[in-house]
Amino acid sequence: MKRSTAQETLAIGEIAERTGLAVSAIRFYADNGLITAERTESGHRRFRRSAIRRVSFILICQRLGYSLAEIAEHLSSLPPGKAPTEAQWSRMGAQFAREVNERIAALEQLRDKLNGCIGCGCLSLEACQLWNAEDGAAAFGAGPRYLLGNSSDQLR
Amino acid sequence: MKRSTAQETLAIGEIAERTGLAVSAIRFYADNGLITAERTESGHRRFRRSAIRRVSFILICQRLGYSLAEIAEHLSSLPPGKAPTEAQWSRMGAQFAREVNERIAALEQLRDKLNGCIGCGCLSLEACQLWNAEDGAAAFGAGPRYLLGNSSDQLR
DNA sequence: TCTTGATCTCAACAATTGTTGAGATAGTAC
DNA sequence: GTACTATCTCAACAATTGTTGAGATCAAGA
Repeated sequence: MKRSTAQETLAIGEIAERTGLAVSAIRFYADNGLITAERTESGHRRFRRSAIRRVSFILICQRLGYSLAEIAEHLSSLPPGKAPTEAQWSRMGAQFAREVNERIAALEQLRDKLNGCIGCGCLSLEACQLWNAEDGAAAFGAGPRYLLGNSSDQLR
Repeated sequence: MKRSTAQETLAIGEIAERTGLAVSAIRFYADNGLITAERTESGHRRFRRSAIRRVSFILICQRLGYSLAEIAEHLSSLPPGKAPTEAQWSRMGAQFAREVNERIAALEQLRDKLNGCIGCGCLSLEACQLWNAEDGAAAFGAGPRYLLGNSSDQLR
């Protein structure tokens, strides 16, 4: 099998090899619009090199807990079939960095509450802010979830 | 419907109300051993108050991206039907805090790479450490994933 | 006692994120 | 030209995390 050299489009197997994913996964992403492929006359998909970067982005986002729908939302700001410009990647990267910072902040808040609870030995006590939130605040309507923010994706 | 007062066991609907979850979710957790219930003679589940805390723990863990299987693993160190001792909660909380710290560290590492890439404008260049990892290191075999660690759960 | 809401079991369905297999076609190497 | 690998489509399956519905039973208040 001929291996592509620079500048050419890539077959699905090459994308799979370069990203470490299975061919079926690449096909799945392409079918769902996360990456774009042209077709040869015979129907084989041909990917631009930029697809590799998009797949990389998908993998990183997944690792951070984003669903494919959310990732698609992020990727929608990039031109589908063409390599994005540096400015486009940069804008998206900056937006992404902000969200990562928010996640870090949420985790730090949780960690601090945890440390506080462990430090004071209150984990089994009625007054514990973290674990017994619902015992004293059932009227709030929702367990300890408000401690973690009430964003719409809190339960996926 | 009689409302439970302190010291009594709770019906499934009360657990649902206290945790903000649907009854079906509580039943699902109970059926899968994440929480324990005794049964009345007629077959109705009765939960101890400690089940509320377990559910709270489940919700927090889910929010952090843990699967129910992983959460069950964590919870398995607690006595299933009885209220855990303070020491038991504390041990588990400490372990949990360590893992939260690891997640924070991973996110910070990612954020720093992102900031570096954005700052230097390399997001679209061949040399970019984060986005083009696979372009220069295809031999490594797995896209950009190694930048985030190679733990076994990297793709869930 | 009667009625109404809560609970029970069991099965089917749903969204997400893919994988696997069958059967057919394409493309490359020899 | 032949063989072997890659790719194609389409359908079925799988794990996870529940929800929904049917039909039956239970429990609590009036």
